[in-house]
Amino acid sequence: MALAERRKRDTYHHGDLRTALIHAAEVELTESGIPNFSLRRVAARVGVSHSAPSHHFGDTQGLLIALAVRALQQVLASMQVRSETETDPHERVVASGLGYIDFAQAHPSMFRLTFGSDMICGSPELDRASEAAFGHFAEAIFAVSPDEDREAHHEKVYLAWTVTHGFAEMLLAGRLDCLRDDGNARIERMYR
Amino acid sequence: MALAERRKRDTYHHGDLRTALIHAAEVELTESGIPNFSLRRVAARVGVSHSAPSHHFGDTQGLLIALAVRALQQVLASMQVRSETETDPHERVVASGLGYIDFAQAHPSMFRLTFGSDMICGSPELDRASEAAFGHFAEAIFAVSPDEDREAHHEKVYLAWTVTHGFAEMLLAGRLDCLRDDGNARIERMYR
DNA sequence: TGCGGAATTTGGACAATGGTCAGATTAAGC
DNA sequence: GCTTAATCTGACCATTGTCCAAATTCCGCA
Repeated sequence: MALAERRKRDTYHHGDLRTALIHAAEVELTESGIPNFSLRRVAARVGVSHSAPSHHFGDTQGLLIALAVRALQQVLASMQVRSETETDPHERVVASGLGYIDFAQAHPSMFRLTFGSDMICGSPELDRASEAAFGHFAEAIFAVSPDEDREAHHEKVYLAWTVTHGFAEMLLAGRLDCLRDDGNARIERMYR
Repeated sequence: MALAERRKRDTYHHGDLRTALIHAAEVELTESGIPNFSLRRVAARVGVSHSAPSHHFGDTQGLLIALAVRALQQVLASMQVRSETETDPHERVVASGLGYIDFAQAHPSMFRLTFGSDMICGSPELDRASEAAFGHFAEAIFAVSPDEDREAHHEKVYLAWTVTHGFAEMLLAGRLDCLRDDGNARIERMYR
């Protein structure tokens, strides 16, 4: 499959270079990590000249922002997949958090790119994707206690996200290795 | 003072290049951020050839690891300064957490370098600095409930650090701006 | 169908970066 | 004072990101 990606095209135009670049960039990111990320290698992966991406993304940061948007969509999807298997509102919140953590562990580089990189900021598209993920969390928590006032609800959402995110970060940093086996139980306890 | 750093030396040997480079790297990091960090600029800042650092740190990663060690020491110091002003054990834990967050907000680039960068791993010196910071947390929490068993204690420490770290990350990501003014009160509440 | 402008893609050029290496310069041990 | 080791320099190379003119193809419109 790497061969298929690298092969020379027979057409001058790629057809759907933008999405192809995003997919290749994800592979490149997970293989090389953020510090060694190379725009030229991404282009080469798709079998395209090194300056082709600029037309679609402007510069490297533009591509990385697009990647982060994709990551946020995947985080949201991961939360949804997990929470949909539960019926109890409280369990759905827990499941969403586990979905969040799932993604962080399955795609550490993407996760860090999205939440821990200086290169990613100030894009309306990114804000929208972030809002969507936040919204899922907010809805799940709202379902637990629908009669709460807006202020208390917001606080709860932020707290839940904070805890979940902190847990994910700690897992990635390898500082919770001793809890690895029963991690899920701990997370459930963290939600009270 | 920037001038003093940039000036040409009159001696061939610098004298204490290693620490000078670390200090310059900290400035460079906070000014340029992680993605634009340049080893050559660090060397230029100290008024030294671009290949001089290699002898002390091997490569760029070596310098960044040394920087992260310094950051961990500063985190520890920040926690100690805050906690020493309190006498009640529980308040000392809260104060330590606030010290942790203080550092994250005062030195975001250093904080992210230390806790969220792929470039930083696998250094015994780094592990030691990390243990020291963790140890401070552990002691503070131990003082709250000294008679707890080891297992429960460990879990509490991890949970506290996780929450604190997650909170710091969220603040840096700008996702808790709405809580900025009364953030301290929230943090205290997070600790129960 | 054929044409002209717009969108894509190419290839080359340029500056900046990190890493390596031989050699110059100085410090340190004896 | 001499020898050896440590420190620093300057040049070199490969790689990278960005810019630009030219080439190629697509698309709307006659």
